[in-house]
Amino acid sequence: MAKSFTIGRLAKESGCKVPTIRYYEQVGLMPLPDRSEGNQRLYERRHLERLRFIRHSRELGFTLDDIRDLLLLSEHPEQPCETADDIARRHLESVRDRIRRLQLLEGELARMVGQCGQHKVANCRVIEILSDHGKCQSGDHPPIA
Amino acid sequence: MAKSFTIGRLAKESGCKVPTIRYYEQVGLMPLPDRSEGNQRLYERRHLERLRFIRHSRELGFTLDDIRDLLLLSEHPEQPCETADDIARRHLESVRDRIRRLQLLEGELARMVGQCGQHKVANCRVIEILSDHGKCQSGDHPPIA
DNA sequence: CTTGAAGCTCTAGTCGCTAGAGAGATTAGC
DNA sequence: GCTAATCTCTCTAGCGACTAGAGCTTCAAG
Repeated sequence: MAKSFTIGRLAKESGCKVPTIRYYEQVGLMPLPDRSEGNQRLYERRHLERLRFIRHSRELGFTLDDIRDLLLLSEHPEQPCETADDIARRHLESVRDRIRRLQLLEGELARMVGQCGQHKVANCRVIEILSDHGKCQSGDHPPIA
Repeated sequence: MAKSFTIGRLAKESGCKVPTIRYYEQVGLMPLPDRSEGNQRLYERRHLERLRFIRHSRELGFTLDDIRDLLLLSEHPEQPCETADDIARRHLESVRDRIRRLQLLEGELARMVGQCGQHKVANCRVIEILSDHGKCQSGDHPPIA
């Protein structure tokens, strides 16, 4: 029997918090582990590897749904990997899109902040621009999400 | 008595959706409007202006809490505008921070996607890199939020 | 007068956790 | 062996900013 460890240990080794691990179990990303006599979760090496995969994917901004798919793929090494590539490519595109929209925002905010040399709200550029969309340089933004 | 209009009209003029307007009312961003005999909300010009302020601020990524403060300020034009400026400046900084972190992500994702020339999951770079943090170029990222 | 659109309230769901209550399990030191 | 501190357990509720839907009433046009 391989040596097993508690959820606290798994948390430390993986960099996830304990409640997060339980949450991943709840939503089906982590399998139900064995339990000790006292009903505590007992994990093994493979759990740690899976959890690291999840964590690294999250750091890269993948959604839990994407990660579910990627994990499934990683369990079937003989299948073609187009799907994995597609998921990554789609995600890359959405990241680029977010960057573009945030840069538009940045420009507009920088103009607002830069222009406010007044001292009363009455003629504060920040408030003024927020009040009147016409005074802002760019067209409509979609929500930043 | 100024002419008033329904929530549907307000939605159209402001670009907000009807349920969103009701939500803003619920959380105290929009004041309780008068009601018609049949209990329908009746809005006036000032509501439209306020809602446009909110919407424009949301497009610029301000939180509802920030917007609450900005609205309060805009109602007191004689006060100094440092607070408004601070809010905008803080927000600008957080936008810049998000851009920086997304750009790190972008680089890493682009490398992943670019390198996957194989056809089986078994040697797919995407899966490989996700499995093993050591294979990824950059250090730890904070969560992207 | 009828029909269909628009309005109303209320509840619940989204995403990815996080926080807290109140209980039981385990471990370290004495 | 006992006690105290630390983990761990389950369960529920909350975050932000909405969105969706059920089941009802009101309104405007023909």
